[in-house]
Amino acid sequence: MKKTILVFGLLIFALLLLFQLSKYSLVSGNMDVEIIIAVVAVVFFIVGIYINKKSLNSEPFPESEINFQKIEALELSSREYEVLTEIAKGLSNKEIGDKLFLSESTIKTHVSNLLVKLNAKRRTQAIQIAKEMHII
Amino acid sequence: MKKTILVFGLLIFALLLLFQLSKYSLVSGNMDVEIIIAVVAVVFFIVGIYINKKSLNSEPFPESEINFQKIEALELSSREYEVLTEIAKGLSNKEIGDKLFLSESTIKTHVSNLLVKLNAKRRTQAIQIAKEMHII
DNA sequence: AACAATTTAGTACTTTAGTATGAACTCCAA
DNA sequence: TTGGAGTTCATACTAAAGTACTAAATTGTT
Repeated sequence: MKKTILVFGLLIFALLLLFQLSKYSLVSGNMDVEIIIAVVAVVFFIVGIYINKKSLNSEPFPESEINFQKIEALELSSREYEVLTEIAKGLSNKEIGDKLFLSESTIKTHVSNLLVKLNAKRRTQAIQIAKEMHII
Repeated sequence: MKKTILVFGLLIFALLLLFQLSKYSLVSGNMDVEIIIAVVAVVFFIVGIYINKKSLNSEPFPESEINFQKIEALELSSREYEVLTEIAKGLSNKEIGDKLFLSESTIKTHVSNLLVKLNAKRRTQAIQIAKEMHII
């Protein structure tokens, strides 16, 4: 919120600066020119914001991007990884089994194996490690 | 974010209107009108990018920002919240007890209470819910 | 001081998680 | 076609998690 106000201040300052500069470079008389300048300014300002937003929104993923190389390096099988993501959602072994149409025993096997591969003692620790490694 | 941009736009519009209404004369002296327009366009374009970058970089972490209001709304006590953060680190009840110099029984009590308050069935689900609510 | 909320801790119990091991099946590459 | 990796599932077990109480000490507030 404070930053928003700061940005506001900067914007106003910039506009006033432009306004001041205009005083010296322009002389009154032609109304059409003023309107044209105003329109151009607004349009380019909006275009500037729009383009910038596009370019920034296309890369706010470095943190949330999944590191597939890491998954391979850990030698996690596809099923193990699938189970890992369900664990991170807070599901129990029974619930994961129901969701993937597998028995709870199978899920336990996968969990045990992925805990070893992630070097985790518990599923909660596995979640933490997996998030740290950006694999979920 | 959208509101901020909208407000920005309105502010600019208002300022430009003020600009136009001003009594300052606007007849080009020796300078070419097109050059002025071009300069204005470039300046506003750059200002637009700059302002937008500022506003976006100032809060690219709305996810990692802790929502204290939410914690209060959930009526989580300080100890319960403390235990919750340790759970998210992947620690067992025993380990949390050792870390906070409390018995495992006490941790279990806190865990049970915070699970009810977070409406979670398991600690893993509590982690997921807490992250969704931005309280950890 | 009296009160409410918090924190602490216990017992006893049920449920879930995790380990160890064995076994059958599929699929793919040597 | 043989072997390895992956997937599936089971049994039997231990460990951890979670529930349901009870209760005492602590803390902050009126």
